Amino acid sequence: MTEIDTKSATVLLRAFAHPTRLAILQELSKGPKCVTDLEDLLPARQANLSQHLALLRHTQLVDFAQDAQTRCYYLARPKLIRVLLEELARNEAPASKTTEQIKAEKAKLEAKQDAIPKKAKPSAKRTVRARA
Amino acid sequence: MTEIDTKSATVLLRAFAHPTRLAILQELSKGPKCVTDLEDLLPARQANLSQHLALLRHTQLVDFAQDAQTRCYYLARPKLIRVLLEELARNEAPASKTTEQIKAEKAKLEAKQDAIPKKAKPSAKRTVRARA
DNA sequence: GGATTGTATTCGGATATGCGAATACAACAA
DNA sequence: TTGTTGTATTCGCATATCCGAATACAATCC
Repeated sequence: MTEIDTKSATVLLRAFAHPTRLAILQELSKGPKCVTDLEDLLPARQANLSQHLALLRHTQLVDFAQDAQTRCYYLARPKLIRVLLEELARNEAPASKTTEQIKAEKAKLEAKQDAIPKKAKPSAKRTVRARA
Repeated sequence: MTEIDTKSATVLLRAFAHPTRLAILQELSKGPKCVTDLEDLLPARQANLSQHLALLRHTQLVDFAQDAQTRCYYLARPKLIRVLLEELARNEAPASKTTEQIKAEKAKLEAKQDAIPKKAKPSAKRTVRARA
């Protein structure tokens, strides 16, 4: 479980996290399209689509190839995008665990880390906490 | 490639798309933790963590089990979350295609859909487009 | 009882995002 | 040259998100 750079991962995720952009990526996952193709397929205006495409370009999720007057957009990171889309499509059902299960898991984890000492806490400075 | 509901997928993705929340999910992927555990691990204050956890609960990405005074948070959709984190960790390099490649792909796709007629466009009403 | 601990919620202001309207611009057509 | 087509960009405002400060609240301790 390699640690990821949450800051830069967030930039990518924010790009995904919009209905129109997600729909664009979904369409592009079927094949390259130009802006006017997308205009026909999605409920959004040209200027708006160009804005979203600009964002997707800046995050390097898509790129385009110029074909005379038109720009054909395509997925620049097809695997990443397809895996995410598939996982979203799968839509795993939320599962709940009992308190007992969690206690057991926690105990097991703490046992594993016995050697490592906890870093000393600076004894909880809670801001003010005075009442009127 | 099942079509996803972009609207609801976006709700999930927005929950992921924040550095602190992503870090929380990463920590929880290692095992259940309570809020104070997270306070020690992440550069964020308790109130703020609780706010993010509330959001993650509402999107059903996490849930908690009450253990006396403390709440042990855990991943409610571990597979979804781990797949996303792994894919982000992999960090696929952006690839660019030549105009020729794209033309070929497009041609192949259009050939496949020959039978299906295009829906008639209402001949491009562009807003005003007058100049001073 | 009061104090402490673990956690959640509310409020308010700063900042960011989303989108339409307008416009820019380049290639091409007539 | 003027018009048209395909696309991008800028501006401004409406809305959403973020976070700290303050506070709420329940359980436990003394």
